[in-house]
Amino acid sequence: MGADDKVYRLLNYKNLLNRLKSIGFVKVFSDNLADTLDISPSLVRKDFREFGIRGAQKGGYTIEAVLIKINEVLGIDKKHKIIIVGAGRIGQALMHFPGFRKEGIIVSAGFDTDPEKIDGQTDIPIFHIKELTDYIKKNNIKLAILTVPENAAMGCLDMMEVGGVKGILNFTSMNLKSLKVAINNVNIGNEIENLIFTITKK
Amino acid sequence: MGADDKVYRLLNYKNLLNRLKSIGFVKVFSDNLADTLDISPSLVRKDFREFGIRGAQKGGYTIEAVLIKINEVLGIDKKHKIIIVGAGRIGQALMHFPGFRKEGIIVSAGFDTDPEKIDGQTDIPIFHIKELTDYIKKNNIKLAILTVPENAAMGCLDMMEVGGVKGILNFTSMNLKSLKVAINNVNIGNEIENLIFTITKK
DNA sequence: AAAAATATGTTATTTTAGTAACATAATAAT
DNA sequence: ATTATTATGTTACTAAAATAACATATTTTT
Ligand SMILES: NC(=O)c1ccc[n+]([C@@H]2O[C@H](COP(=O)([O-])OP(=O)(O)OC[C@H]3O[C@@H](n4cnc5c(N)ncnc54)[C@H](O)[C@@H]3O)[C@@H](O)[C@H]2O)c1
Ligand SMILES: NC(=O)c1ccc[n+]([C@@H]2O[C@H](COP(=O)([O-])OP(=O)(O)OC[C@H]3O[C@@H](n4cnc5c(N)ncnc54)[C@H](O)[C@@H]3O)[C@@H](O)[C@H]2O)c1
Repeated sequence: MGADDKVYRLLNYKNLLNRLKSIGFVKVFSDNLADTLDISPSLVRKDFREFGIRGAQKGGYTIEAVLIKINEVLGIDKKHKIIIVGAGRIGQALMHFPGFRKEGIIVSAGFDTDPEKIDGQTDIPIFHIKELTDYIKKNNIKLAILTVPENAAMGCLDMMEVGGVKGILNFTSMNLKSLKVAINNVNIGNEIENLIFTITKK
Repeated sequence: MGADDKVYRLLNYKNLLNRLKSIGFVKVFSDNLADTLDISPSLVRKDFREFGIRGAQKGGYTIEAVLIKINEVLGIDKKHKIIIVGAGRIGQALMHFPGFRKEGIIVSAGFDTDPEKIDGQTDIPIFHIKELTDYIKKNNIKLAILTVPENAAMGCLDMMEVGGVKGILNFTSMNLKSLKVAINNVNIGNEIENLIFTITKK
């Protein structure tokens, strides 16, 4: 998890700083961030230094400046199009999740095999899966969410690789691997089982 | 993430072994597991030893025996009831997710404020949120999935604490903390942003 | 203006996680 | 039967991540 851990930590900083900002805070100290995130203040400072975020020797860090820098480092200062492959229950839940838009993530289309689900007229159009590769190429799509049944996962991965997708958030329990595409697995069953372990063994 | 990492690794072993078993495999070597999970064989052996899983000096590990032991260690050899607080888009997607049942996770009820959603007659009943604490106590519920809007998250957490819930899988972007309850956050926005970082910076 | 206080920036230390190495035991080959 | 092979079990080592410590710069106080 090495380098990834640091990214998640930056995202935690970002989310917390956004919250503090919305309350009206302007500056923040490494101690504040460390306390709420359960890490040491020196780690906060080390992280910030690594990304060229500098504070004042006494006055702490300016929230706005840190946020700008973190967004720049994470690459989320720009808009990013994403497609959803499999417009079933979670697929559609994600499709209309308002939380994405305010982070600059734009769901541009969905794909499915079921003719009942296909509809090019809706705000977010749902196309037939056979148009997937073409759509990716034509619209220069780099990101996808995969929410098809497990047995369809590999086939969809192939099509996305051909189209030129670079990152996939995989919700199927199929543990996909690829040399061409970065795959991030979200396994909700695992999360619950991890919780079961915690409450029974700790 | 210390001890947690090991649990996720055990879950990876479990999922992979189940898959191998379904293909007809009976035995497996630490090298096989290591290769597909991108870890070293010695780590596999170390993990297994730590949990009292023993193999044969030459013949590797018996899949069935390892699975039984892992399930025992994880506490998922028993059935676990879980409730879903917030029967909206993701709440309902999760409610009817067939993947849970085969892992022994039983969704026993949902809760919501919207009168339109409340219905005690469906296979999985949806009750009004005011019945939450009572329901948890009467049915000895220890696990919950939280899928309410962000601004309702804290209030629901309080009720669940009072009821006696011990573990919560939190889908809201509110970063909840509690001394009484183990909380596992699933932040889908973060997962996508992590992916954006990966494809732009690596 | 000088002294005290305080939070950063940075280095040193500790802790933890993961890998490599190898001796041991079991199996297979001759 | 004896030898060679092979994969485990375990210890030693390496790498990396996080913390602790402290010197430095800035601000506040007197
Ligand atoms: N629902 C959940 O809460 C949940 C939770 C965790 C994981 N998952 C996983 O997410 C995936 C989807 O789950 P769901 O509950 O939304 O299922 P679903 O059946 O509601 O949706 C799957 C959709 O994929 C479509 N589809 C089937 N084959 C396809 C193909 N080859 N190409 C494109 N589309 C295709 C179907 O028509 C359907 O609309 C599954 O792999 C499931 O294991 C679901
Ligand atoms: N939809 C997604 O794909 C998605 C993805 C990531 C995170 N989330 C998060 O999950 C949560 C739910 O998202 P959603 O898309 O399902 O929203 P939604 O609006 O569809 O569902 C929320 C449900 O909670 C109910 N509710 C409101 N106040 C309540 C209360 N006090 N007690 C009980 N129920 C209450 C509403 O009636 C509604 O049915 C949000 O916090 C959202 O940020 C959603």
